[in-house]
Amino acid sequence: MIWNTYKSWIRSYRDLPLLINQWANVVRWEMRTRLFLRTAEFLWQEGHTAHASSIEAMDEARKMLDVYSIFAEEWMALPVIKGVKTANERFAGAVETFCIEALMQDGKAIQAGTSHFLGQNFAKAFEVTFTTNENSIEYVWATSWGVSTRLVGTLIMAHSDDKGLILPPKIAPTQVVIIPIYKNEEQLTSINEKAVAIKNELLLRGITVKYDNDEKQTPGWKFAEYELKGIPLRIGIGPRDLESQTVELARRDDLTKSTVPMKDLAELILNLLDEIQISLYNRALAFRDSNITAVETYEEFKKVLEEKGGFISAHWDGTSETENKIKEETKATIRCIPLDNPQQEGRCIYSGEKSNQRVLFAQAY
RNA sequence: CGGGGUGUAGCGCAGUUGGCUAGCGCGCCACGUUCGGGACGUGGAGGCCGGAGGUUCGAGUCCUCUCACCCCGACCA
Repeated sequence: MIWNTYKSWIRSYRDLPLLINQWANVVRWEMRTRLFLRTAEFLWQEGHTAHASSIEAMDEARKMLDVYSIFAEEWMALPVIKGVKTANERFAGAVETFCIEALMQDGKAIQAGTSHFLGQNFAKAFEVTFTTNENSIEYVWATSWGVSTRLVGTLIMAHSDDKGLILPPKIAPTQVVIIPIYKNEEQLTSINEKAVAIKNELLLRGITVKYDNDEKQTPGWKFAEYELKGIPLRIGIGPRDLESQTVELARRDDLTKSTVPMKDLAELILNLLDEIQISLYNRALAFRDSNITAVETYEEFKKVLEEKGGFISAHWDGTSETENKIKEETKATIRCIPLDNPQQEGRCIYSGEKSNQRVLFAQAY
């Protein structure tokens, strides 16, 4: 579809570069599905570009990788490793496949997004050519890139705990929930007044707030319920708070509680939401970094894989044969060759052949 | 498609070598007491035991067939 469109749209270098983005519901045959991570039907975004030069296309592929990684890190609070796929893991038809790889709390890796530099492969397959400014005819250079609802599963698996979901404040649909604690109608009435005032104050500051004064559930029930739903911050207001002009603040990320004055509450919460966002990222980063293990031998490799999991940084001889053997024997694949990978002499853990850099292995979703 | 497992109340499950009114937890309804971490008490409602056939005086339980779902493996983002 996309390439047929390109074929009819692209005539000259003046038509380039060209970008088409679409959101599409995709249905695939899957032998076995996994909620969010591999569903038979899913929503994804796919972007396709065509360029007049190789370098411009490559820049685009790299730019989109950055767009995805920035979204993952700054919005989802999910640290990712930007890298290049090996020939085995490369998208069919791509010259180079870039990816962002994340680590889940169970020690398995997941590809959170990809971006491909397609060279002229697709242009040749679909006969998409253009006239250059020097009046010659050339094939276009292309990229494609996408993310999907898989990111939702990734988000869940990266942050959540046994009490339920944990959402980073920046993407939480509701950032703050206010819960009244009362014994009778009079108390509720006066708490309502205060709570609504606080709610409005927060709304004015751009914070999304829900005030839950539903009388059908107890406070304790609500506490648990909103923790399950991952709302970053909870405000509790009871008779004691009315007395002292305070509220109780409870953080979802670390489950700590504190009593703070009502005065300047919005300012405090604004800061706290930022802090939670950063804290979630740092927690995930610390976990990820402590689960990148460098190994020197295949025995070590297998031991770490079995006992610890996570990413394993190891020398590899660069051949598909070795990669396939390791995959067959351990289920681990090369997730990527990090973009900022330091060059380093070594010996392939499997074949013993010379290697000039380490790559990241892991079992993956 | 191979291997394993499960179908009993809205949900999660128990149910002995076949035995008489099929139980338990959660949830639900009513009332009262509660309400700062998923409240407690008392009372109550709710069941073609996945489906069909068979054995038997008697089947949730045994046999045959059938349907559905789940898990593991070859797949894959």
